[in-house]
Amino acid sequence: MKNNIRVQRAIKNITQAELADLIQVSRQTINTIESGKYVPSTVLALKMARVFDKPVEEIFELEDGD
Amino acid sequence: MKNNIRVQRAIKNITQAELADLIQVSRQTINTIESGKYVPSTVLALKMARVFDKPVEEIFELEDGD
DNA sequence: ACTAAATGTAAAGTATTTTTGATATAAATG
DNA sequence: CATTTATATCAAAAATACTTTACATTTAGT
Repeated sequence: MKNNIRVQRAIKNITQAELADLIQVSRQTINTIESGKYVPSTVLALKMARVFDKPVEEIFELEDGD
Repeated sequence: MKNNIRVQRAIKNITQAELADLIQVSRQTINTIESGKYVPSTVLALKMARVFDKPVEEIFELEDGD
């Protein structure tokens, strides 16, 4: 699973902390997801997609290992 | 989080066991997700979306509580 | 260079997801 | 009806997601 949350944040020009607030998780959760340390739940993925106004598939992408 | 996995399975005419095989999880995992007992990871959501050839948003939907 | 804001990281704990195995019920088919 | 196939459920363990607190590092602006 890779993601381009950093890019999407850049487009919207919001910080990790702001995104965390918007989807009601801790800042560290955003940070660790963003840096690929773990895969978020579908609820978080949908919330991010909603914030960024992009389909989930455009933010999260399956990789070979998955 | 609600989902319409059962409907999507019906459209493709596959069993829980077959879907489980296709996305490499146990049959129980499909069953419990399908019956709303828990929220799957984004990896599972993306895999299902791929199997059903539908965007994640069309299979999983956020609810008020989420 | 100094400062403040943003990001990275770590440890410890809680909560949730997923698996496995077993069993039960329901639905479909001969 | 009897048998097979599909779905539901349960309990316990393993794995993973998420929180909190706290501190270190990087980045950007002045």
